[in-house]
Amino acid sequence: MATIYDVSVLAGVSLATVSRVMNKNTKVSEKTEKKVLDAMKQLGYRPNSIAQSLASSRSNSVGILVSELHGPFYGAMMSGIEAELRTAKKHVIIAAGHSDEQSEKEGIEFLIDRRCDALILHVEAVSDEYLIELSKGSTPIVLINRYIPALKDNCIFLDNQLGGYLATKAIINSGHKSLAYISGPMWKVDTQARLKGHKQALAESGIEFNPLLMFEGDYLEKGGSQGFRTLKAGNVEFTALVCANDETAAGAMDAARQMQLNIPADISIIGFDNIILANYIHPKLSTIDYPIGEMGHMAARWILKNTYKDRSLDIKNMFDPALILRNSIKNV
Amino acid sequence: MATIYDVSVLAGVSLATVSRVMNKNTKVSEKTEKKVLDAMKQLGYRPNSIAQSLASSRSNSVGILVSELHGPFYGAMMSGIEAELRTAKKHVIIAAGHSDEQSEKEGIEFLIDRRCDALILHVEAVSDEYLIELSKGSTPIVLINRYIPALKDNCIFLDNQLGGYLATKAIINSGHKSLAYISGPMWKVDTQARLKGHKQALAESGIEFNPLLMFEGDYLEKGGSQGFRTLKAGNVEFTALVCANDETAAGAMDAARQMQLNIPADISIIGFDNIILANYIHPKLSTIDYPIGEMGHMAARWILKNTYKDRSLDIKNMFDPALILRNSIKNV
DNA sequence: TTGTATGCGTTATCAC
DNA sequence: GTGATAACGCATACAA
Repeated sequence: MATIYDVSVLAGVSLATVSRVMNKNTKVSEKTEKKVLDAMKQLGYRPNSIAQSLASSRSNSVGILVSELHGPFYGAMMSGIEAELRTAKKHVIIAAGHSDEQSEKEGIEFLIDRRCDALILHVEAVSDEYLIELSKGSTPIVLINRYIPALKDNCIFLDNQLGGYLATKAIINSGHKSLAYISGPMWKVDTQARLKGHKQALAESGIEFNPLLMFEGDYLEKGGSQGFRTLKAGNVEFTALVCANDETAAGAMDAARQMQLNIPADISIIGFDNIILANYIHPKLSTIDYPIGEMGHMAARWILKNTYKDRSLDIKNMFDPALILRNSIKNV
Repeated sequence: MATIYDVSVLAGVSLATVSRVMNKNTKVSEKTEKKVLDAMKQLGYRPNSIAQSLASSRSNSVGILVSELHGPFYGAMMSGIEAELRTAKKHVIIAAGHSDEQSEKEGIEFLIDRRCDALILHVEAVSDEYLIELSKGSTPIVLINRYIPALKDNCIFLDNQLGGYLATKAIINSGHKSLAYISGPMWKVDTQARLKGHKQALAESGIEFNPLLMFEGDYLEKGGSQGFRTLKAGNVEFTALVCANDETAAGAMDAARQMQLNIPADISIIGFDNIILANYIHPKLSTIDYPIGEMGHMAARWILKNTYKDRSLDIKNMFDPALILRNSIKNV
């Protein structure tokens, strides 16, 4: 492979000059620039990004840590990040954290060792304190789907409470008065926020929150079906069910169907996240849109601005959820 | 950040010795090894992987090019690759090709410029010739979901024809005699192979292939629904529908439902790929399992063996599809 | 505007 | 076993 040296010889200039035409930061006369460019073309020269990194102490790579590489949610997020970064000639190194504290920490260390210029983290298991400590290091971090007051400028997050509010409000607006709720794991912050929004909407409409109509799920299909059966087995009637995410709703719908219940005739359901699945299942699931793709773009933009000094970019930290009405809610 | 030099000073040894204890390739006395290790710990030393790469001309990174970062299919594949590589301390650089020739080529160049030690490609738009030419370069490549005779050792692929055969055979075994077929885009190789398997199963059972019962879709939901309506509008009756992938099947199911048709009572359907979706929709979709996650593992193992010289690994190039029976086929 | 010289943090090839 | 020292391919401060 041709090096900058080969190019300089062929063009009859110095190493430094070649470097200059590549980086366009110092003035080079048109004539010599052309000579260099020609030599490059002739040799099929391609810069060695590794050497560039070592010399400039910039790896031009940003590390991404997600819980899982599969799953509809992370895919959309990574897609947004990659698209944004790729046009800026930066690249993406990806690791999975598996929602496990040890694994998340290892992933972060792994990325830092790789000398990423910045990190985009979608972590759930590590503590706020750990992240605050981490942010004091030399590698900038931006947090997706997490809000830590002390790090608020580094957070790109959704107003989960508003989302929970909107979902429940949509059900109430359709005339329902007795609503059940299946949450995610209560240790997760977004679970709590969504539930809070649910209660807020309830309170606003003068409906009392009934603990017997609430079930703690796992954000997975299983929690949804299990929750639905448990709630049904209780002696409290309900005509609608608010689920903390779409997978939970899918599980609940499955369980309802097994009990010969029709959706939405017998029971109305709403989800949260608006993953592709929501549009595929039958009936199509009403839900709350979580603009995770856009948020991925924004996280990348944050880095372009703060780490790569592209001052022209504007950053938005908090995103708003939006109600998506489809066919899983019945007006009563 | 502490460097190897700092460590050597603190440990009272030379640079070279420190490098030796890191790489474990030359004998170092236990005593000095301990001194070095202690110094490392004390300084919190972390090797600079960029410098290592430059000096060793090994980036310890493998590039992955997929069509899209989102989508159930690629997620499972990347997940398999990352898991395998991570344990070997290699990392993954990801780019998206968007099934577009120009974009795929750019992505490949991008990854090569990044000095990846090897590439895992899931490409659809570039030609066989391009890939054959590429394989002559200094960066090894392995192809997923593609079979090119001249490059057969570098291919990790599914026996798509067998899959098509199994799907159709399952339908026939349930007693159906008039089957319709919605394919993917005919320019794709796997589309052709799956269709070939379909025809093979038909022939084997003495059922004539009827071009009027075939529709060329797009591997997406839209092609499925559109295809179903078109087929229904024709004057040829059919009791079962074989779809070239699950998304197509989902689209067809949706269209069927809109025509008040019950599945599987009125029409039996089978898909292909076994993406998560297949298990979520109602009725649960019978399909052909595509072990893409395992294939990702295998692609990574190919690289571990051939590029990183881990001779202990065994490579399997062709994977077999498997029939997954759920609730979308009726026995007649 | 262009050239020279040094450094980036390792690995690897020599010697000792 | 261990220590100098030359690459690796480029960026950049300093001169010219």
